[in-house]
Amino acid sequence: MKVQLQIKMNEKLFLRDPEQTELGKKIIRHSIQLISKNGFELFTFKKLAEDIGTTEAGIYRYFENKHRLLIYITAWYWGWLQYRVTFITNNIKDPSVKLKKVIHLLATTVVDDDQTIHINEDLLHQIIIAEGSKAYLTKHVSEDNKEQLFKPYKDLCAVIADIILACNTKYKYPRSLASTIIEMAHFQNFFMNNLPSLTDFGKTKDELKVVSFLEDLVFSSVRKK
Amino acid sequence: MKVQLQIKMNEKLFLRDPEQTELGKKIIRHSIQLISKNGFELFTFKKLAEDIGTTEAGIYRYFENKHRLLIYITAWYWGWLQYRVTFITNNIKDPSVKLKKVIHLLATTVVDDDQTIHINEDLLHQIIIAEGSKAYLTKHVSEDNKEQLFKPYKDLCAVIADIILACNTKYKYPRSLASTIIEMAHFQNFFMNNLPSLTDFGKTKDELKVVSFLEDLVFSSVRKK
DNA sequence: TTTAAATGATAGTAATACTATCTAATAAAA
DNA sequence: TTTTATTAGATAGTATTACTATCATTTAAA
Repeated sequence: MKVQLQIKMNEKLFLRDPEQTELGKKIIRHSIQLISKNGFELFTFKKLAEDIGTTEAGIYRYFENKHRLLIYITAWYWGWLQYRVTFITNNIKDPSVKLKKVIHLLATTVVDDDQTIHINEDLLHQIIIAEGSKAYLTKHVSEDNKEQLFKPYKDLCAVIADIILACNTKYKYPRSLASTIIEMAHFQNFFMNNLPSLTDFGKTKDELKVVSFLEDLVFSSVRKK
Repeated sequence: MKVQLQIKMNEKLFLRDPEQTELGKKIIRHSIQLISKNGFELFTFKKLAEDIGTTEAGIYRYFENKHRLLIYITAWYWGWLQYRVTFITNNIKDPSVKLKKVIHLLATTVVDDDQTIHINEDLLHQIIIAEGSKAYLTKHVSEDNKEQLFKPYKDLCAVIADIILACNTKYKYPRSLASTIIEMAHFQNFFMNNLPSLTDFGKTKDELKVVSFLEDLVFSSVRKK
């Protein structure tokens, strides 16, 4: 028996829920493929419609515009990651072991999750690395934020901040450190592969070195007496 | 007597050097104003031309497209910052004092520099915070990088990495820590002002708290025995 | 004073980012 | 089983964007 995982999404992210119909699921699946292939700038609803075999107007019934669709898939990713964090830290007592597992989860390649058939988490991970911050780096970030569009990201950040606090109740910047871990897990990966001289892992391109860097960074500050 | 500062730019960034003509300087000045006002997505050469009182075709004589223009102004910013880093750390012996000054410089509001009359560094700083990473978060980052378009960023990172190494020759991740400082100086500022729950400074919105966070983060790992 | 460089003015095109409308298919309700 | 609502397909159309091309005019250098 296979369990299907469904992530409850904020209804303001879409016009019609893509999880509820075949076309909706195709939109998500093909968006992920197209964005990871050509990048977000070259991605259009026209190309997506052609790729799926439907029409542009059909896509617009589900999403207001391509930026909302990007927010949707990033939000989905953060929601899924929070589920994975909860899962892999379950039954672990030691908060620093938890934190290590979280860093590893964030900074290494995602294994495709069989519980979500229409979403390729590995491609999605690549999208988050290269396009994720474009979801909030806009002039309308505050209005989007009021609509709770970034809640999954903020929730994940809060979960990680709690683990940090459990490691050291006196640590003063748990949230900022959490967002730093999340962002740097992705940026250092991007730099390593594309602008290697901004990192110390350009030669080997080994994800585990990003993990080591982050562990060193995080535990030096959290464990400092 | 006032000294004029000029930053030598990579010639591949433009079609015609904007520093050499009046129109060119207007393009830079008005781009900075328009991008900081409406954001990069809503910025077009048409609007820029109207703002300046010239034609769209006129802008295209200087820059291939708006993305190249963004790379140009970000590159200018990194070049200028490197000059400022060199300036403020001059004659200082203690590398950790140097590093503290660098963190402060990166994470606090820029004071407009009289030596560059046609560039408003404060607006430019705001642009770097919200749009800076879009310069390299593209599918053509590697080709752009081959043309050395990101050299000023990489040079600045190298300068900071050297200061870090001077603090502790055994520290293993000087470049990654340098790029983390640069990115987080900007991202934590953006989060503080727009997505405050991702930080610990949402209430006060005080830039100096970003400085404290970064100092704590950096010196815990660099000074660790 | 000739000549070259830079700018202005205008036109045009393909693609993007939508909106609107009408019809066909399909699935749930009566 | 027919009615009715929902979803999708097909087509058309518009304003804006992202350019390219051309030609005349102004400005500056030789």
